[in-house]
Amino acid sequence: MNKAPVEVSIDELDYAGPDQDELVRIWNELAFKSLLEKLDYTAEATEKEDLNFEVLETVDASLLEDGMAVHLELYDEHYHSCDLLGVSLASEKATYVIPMEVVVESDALKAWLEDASATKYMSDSKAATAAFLRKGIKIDGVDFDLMLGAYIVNPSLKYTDLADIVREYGYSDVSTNEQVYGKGAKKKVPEAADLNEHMARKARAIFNVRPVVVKKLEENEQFDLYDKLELPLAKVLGQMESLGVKVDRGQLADMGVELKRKLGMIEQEIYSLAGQEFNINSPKQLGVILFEQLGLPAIKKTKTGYSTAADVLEKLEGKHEIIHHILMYRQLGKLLSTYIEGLLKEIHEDGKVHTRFQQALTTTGRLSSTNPNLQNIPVRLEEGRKIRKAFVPSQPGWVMVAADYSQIELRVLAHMSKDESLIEAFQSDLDIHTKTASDVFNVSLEEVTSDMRRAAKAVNFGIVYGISDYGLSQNLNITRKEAADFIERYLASFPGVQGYMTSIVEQAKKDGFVTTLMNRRRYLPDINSSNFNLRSFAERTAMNTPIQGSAADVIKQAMIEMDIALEREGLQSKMILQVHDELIFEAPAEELEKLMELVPEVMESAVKLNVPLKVDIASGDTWYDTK
DNA sequence: AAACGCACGC
DNA sequence: GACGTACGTGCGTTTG
Repeated sequence: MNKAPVEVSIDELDYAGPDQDELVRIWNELAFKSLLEKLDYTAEATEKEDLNFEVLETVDASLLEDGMAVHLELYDEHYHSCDLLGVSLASEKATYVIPMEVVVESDALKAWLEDASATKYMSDSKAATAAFLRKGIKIDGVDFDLMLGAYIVNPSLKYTDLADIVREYGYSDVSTNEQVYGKGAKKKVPEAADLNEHMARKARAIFNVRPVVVKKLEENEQFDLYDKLELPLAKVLGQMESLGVKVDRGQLADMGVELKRKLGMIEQEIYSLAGQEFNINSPKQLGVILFEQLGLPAIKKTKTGYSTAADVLEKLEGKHEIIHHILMYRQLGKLLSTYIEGLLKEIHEDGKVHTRFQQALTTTGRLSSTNPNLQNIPVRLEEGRKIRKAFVPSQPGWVMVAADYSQIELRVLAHMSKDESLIEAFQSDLDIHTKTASDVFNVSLEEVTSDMRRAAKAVNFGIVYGISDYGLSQNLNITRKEAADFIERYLASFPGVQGYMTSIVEQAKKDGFVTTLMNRRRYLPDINSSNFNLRSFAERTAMNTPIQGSAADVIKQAMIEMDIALEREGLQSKMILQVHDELIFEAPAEELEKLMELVPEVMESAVKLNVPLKVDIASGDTWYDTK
């Protein structure tokens, strides 16, 4: 639900009634009531405007026009594996439903879908593209994507359902998937008449709402971001997902056996040290053992009991031998459950994993990755890093290539803040954390100690991710006061950054939103809140989102250009993954030399900043070896 | 089924 | 001083 857009600042009115937060609360209550009424209203289903549509048993090419809404109905969100239920079409004058068995038999429809010059309006075109591909249909000519458009207009709204998207634009003549299919164990495909109407209403909704979204994008000067970045990216991502990543099942299985053996031994050791058996995976039981039976000091609490999180346990490491074993058990258990067993479950019949990149989800503009998540494969600790040995090229004689942007967020910050010292540092290609330490601690580069560099790195981390002094104090295990002092010294050393931070917050307070390099927006409804926590959070978000979001803009641009460059150079090499600041490829060995030159060139020139972009690249037989 | 605690990435 | 911790996904446990 939207936060109340209280436009008038009550502070300025010397008003004795409820304060701004109270008004927000009242407004939200009213909005919630009206939402409940709306839900009741739609639950009656009969209240929707009648929609006439035709169910086609054959597809006559003459029905297929340019600028039609096209919708592929999928049974669930796992479009690399779920059932395809049918296609619906909508134009100014007509609405059609084409049952799936007709779709797969129709050459006319296939030809039209594959015709790049036949423009189509869709929603979540990436899902449709990938799913159609499973039926041998290479859809082209996607000219509009409702979901992406709506996401660019407001990335903070979480909608997984078309009905929720169009409702945001005042259109309520389409049911949610949950209303049509049910949920959980009761989920099922309804009878044909209901399914057909649902599909028909979706195509109609896309067609009718499109102009409203386009107008909003144009008003906000975001049409290019949508049309030249997100829409072409959807096609590139769809190709990457469909191609997938080859996984060495045997390698994972072997690691699993070894992990289980180690876990069994650690488990016995823990029971022995505890003097009893218990479920180590239960924080509740573990808490009782550690803080009641063994009498260790409980440093931190959660809302339900003792905290047994790693940062707490690490502080207890000297106090009892059991702690070390629990930390080890946690680390290896994570590897086994998530990265061995979890990953094995995701391998398709082709021996590959086909992640889905969520392109309309994060508030900053980053992608996310699910089923499996390939953006959080371990790398930091060696034991975990070995998981990457299981990610291999899909063909013999091919290799893996990984290219990552060096300090892209801080380079973006240098550009946006125009901070002279930061710009100079990147132009000289200095180690940025050492340079930061040198400025903050007022010593020469040579005099920077490893502790000084570590502290500076944490501060840079804080700047990039918008953490609070409290967050920094937790990171560095220092007091909040000391952390605040660090930040103050940082900002004094980089006055350009100081000025940027001040002005971006001012701007957010004035406009109610912040923007990135490519005009991606994030609204900050709490920026003027009288609640300290809400307001502080919004202020940090104001500082952080342009940095993280602009970095996302840059790599997205690079991906589009990389796709074009591979095609232009006639290479067989494929881009297969994106992990926020890095791109991963598989390549025939013969193309390696060419690729190692091409990739950094394309990535470094994707966007022109007032500091250079720098890319590190490496190749190897597995993902693990690209280091 | 949903909420929680925890842990992995950038 | 506030009281919590950038952005995500997924696992196992507990709770309802």
